Amino acid sequence: MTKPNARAKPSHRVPKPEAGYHHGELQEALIAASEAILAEQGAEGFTLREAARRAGVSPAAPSHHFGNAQGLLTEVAIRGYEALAGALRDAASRRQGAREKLHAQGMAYVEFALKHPGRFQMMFANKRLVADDARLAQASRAAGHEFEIIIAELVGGTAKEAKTAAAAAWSTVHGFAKLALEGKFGPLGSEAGYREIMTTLDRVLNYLWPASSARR
Amino acid sequence: MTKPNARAKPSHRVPKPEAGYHHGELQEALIAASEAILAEQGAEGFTLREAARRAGVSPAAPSHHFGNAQGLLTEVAIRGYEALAGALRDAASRRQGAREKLHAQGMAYVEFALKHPGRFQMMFANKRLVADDARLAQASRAAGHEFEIIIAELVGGTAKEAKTAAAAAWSTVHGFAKLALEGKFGPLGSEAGYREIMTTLDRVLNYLWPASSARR
DNA sequence: GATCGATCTAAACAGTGTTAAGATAGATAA
DNA sequence: TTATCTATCTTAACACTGTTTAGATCGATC
Repeated sequence: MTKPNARAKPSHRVPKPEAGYHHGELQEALIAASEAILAEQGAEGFTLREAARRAGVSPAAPSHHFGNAQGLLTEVAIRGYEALAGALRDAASRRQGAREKLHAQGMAYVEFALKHPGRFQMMFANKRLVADDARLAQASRAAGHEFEIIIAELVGGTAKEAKTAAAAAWSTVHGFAKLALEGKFGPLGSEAGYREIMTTLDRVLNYLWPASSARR
Repeated sequence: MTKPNARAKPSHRVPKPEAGYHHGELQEALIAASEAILAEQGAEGFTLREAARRAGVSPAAPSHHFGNAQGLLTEVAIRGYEALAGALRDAASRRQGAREKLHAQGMAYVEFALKHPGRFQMMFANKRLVADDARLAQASRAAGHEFEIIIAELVGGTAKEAKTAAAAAWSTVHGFAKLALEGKFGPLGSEAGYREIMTTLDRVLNYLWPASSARR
């Protein structure tokens, strides 16, 4: 306010009510803004400046809290992995029997990816994150662990076999999700398209992990 | 050369021998430059200006041939799909029996991804490509078709079952490749890491597509 | 040999992430 | 209270990016 010539634009310096100026809520505001951008524009649409804009601060402000854009996105990715782990745990808890639990987890994994494509893509965009961040690695492992718990129950064999089966399960649902997001299994926009893709996934999971009595 | 004050930097305006000035080889030079960048820096490291720089032209030159960066990358992706399809065909042709062929294709798919990570990631980065390009869609379908040929031979069932099995196979190897590239199956840098990952893949494929006599 | 169309350059524009230096405000201590 | 300190945020700049417009240049065609 020391400058005499006030700019015409009233956009800048608008301490949003919820953001609070100088009150330590900026981290949360930036994370929320980033998640909103990812939800609206996808992973490629994220920019640090836009996140700062939405939080009502200057482009340089985020650096004091997250170092750089990778730091902020790493925090977003960590929360994404936590949400994914929760969804997987939730899906398994609603079913009885290891095979049913695994099937439900697979569906939940792809459902998460399709409903939060921006966050999901960012979670696996290592080059945009602080790849060696300990908390990120931990969150990722925790999500993978949700698979391993059920797999161990299902396979019951050696540790090596369980590791192989877990890699197989994760690969399948991750690959399906990625290919679906790139439109390789049909259009995504409509609700009908979404349901058709989930039906295809259901068949894929039944094909690869048939009921114990079934054969192929 | 009309300007009197020549810049100190001799970098600009160097019509590379192979690029040829005004001789119609610029498309190829730009594609080659782009592939080199992808090989060196990965998909996130690509910039249109750097590709133009390597081809010895101004930043605006590519637009006359490819419209924009997406156009150039689309051309690169098409060639990538063609190379991938060739690798899959090649792998299958060296084996006898549908299961062996499918296994070899899976290995070849991941091998392609790990040896050309930049190209591979770009091939599946729809938002950086002209997503509705007919030739791109065709090239992608042709690569997927290599899987379907073997799957049809292996499954032998209805068309729907073959479609399901093909989606399953593609998802598995694609997911494995993506997760491996993000370091989820261990470090990638060394030759030892590469071999360990391929061994894991071998086990995964044997687990999901066991020899017809085996059970699990 | 002049015209013409394809090809490329120069220059500018609106963006981007990041950094350095300085202003500001809340907390702490006298 | 007043003064100092520290965290927080802004301003301004820098080197980039992709894209566009207008103009220069070259090879081929009439």
